[in-house]
Amino acid sequence: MNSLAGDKSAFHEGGHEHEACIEDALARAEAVCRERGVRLTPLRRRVLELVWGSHRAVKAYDLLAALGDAAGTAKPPTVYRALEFLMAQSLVHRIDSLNAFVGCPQPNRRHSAQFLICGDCGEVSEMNAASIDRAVADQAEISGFALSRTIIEVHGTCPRCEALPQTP
Amino acid sequence: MNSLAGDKSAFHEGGHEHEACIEDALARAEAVCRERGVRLTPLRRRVLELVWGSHRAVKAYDLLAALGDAAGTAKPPTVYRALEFLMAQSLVHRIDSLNAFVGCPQPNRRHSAQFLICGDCGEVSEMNAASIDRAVADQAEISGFALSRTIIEVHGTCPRCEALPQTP
DNA sequence: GTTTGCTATGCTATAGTATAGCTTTGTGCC
DNA sequence: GGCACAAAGCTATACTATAGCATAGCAAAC
Repeated sequence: MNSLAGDKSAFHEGGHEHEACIEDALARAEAVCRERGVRLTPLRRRVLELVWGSHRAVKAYDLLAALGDAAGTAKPPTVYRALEFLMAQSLVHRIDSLNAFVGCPQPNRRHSAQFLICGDCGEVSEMNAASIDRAVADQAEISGFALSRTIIEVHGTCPRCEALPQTP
Repeated sequence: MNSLAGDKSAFHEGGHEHEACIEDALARAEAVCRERGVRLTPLRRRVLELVWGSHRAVKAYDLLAALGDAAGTAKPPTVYRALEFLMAQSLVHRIDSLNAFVGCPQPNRRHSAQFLICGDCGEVSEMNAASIDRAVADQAEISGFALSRTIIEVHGTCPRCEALPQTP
């Protein structure tokens, strides 16, 4: 359904060099995998590359179709396993409210992040706001709740789309 | 898969009178629907009652099965439409990270909430922490992002389960 | 050099989640 | 009664995800 073609709208301005962006992401991935002694196999690398094809969240079955274009059609477990590996390495994040996946721009440290999701262009922007983490941690503590994983997904309109005249 | 039988663990202490809890929720629902001029039909009421069967998040297909027990087996659209209505009235919330639904304890005002989800007992507790809302709103504003809906789901262990010896 | 063990991938099948589109029923109003 | 609309039923199908088992490739142990 969703095309995997990159588009350059929103958050990332018109001048955004997306090819370089993908290459950077792949280079960072190679580096962290080498560092951690885990294998970024050709398949995993290819999936990561497809995820980074745009700054939007990508659906598993769209990845599957894109993989199929090249090799003989892949099956669901193939892409889910690759995604599982990439998530374990914090190279991609899952956006639960979209059932979709997005590349992580800073896989160096394992982190919990917050996502801004534009409903118009679909672009997803990752934040790492300590103030939000702190507010959540404080509230959890008040409730005596020991937190392990926090999901924060903010839907709305990105500045670029907001500035546009009207969805024409 | 999940049983819909109520259990009284965590967040709500042992003495929690769950029957009364359900009745209260239904009474509040009747009230807000009357107020808003929308119809809480028998089916919708029944689904809401089932959702309130426990303080855990309930899966759509478990609701479906539970409905089937009584009437001739219901079909998916039946329960999804009821849930859609109940969500529109803020009588239930969807927990995206679980693909499941939980009753809202205060449907009076339309609100964005935060959820504490215990991985041990499954109980879901709704918070309405202004401090978290504010932290998110501040960060969104910094990014120039116009927010419309914020999803906050915190996974961890509730105080009651945390106090237990060890999952035996 | 073969055996063993491990990791990754392939493959089939199936479970689980959700919606489209059309028909029928029910309710309130004229 | 007849109309208009909302709700529920029904069939089919789309979309998302995992279980379970088979195979391939590589590396260390023998």
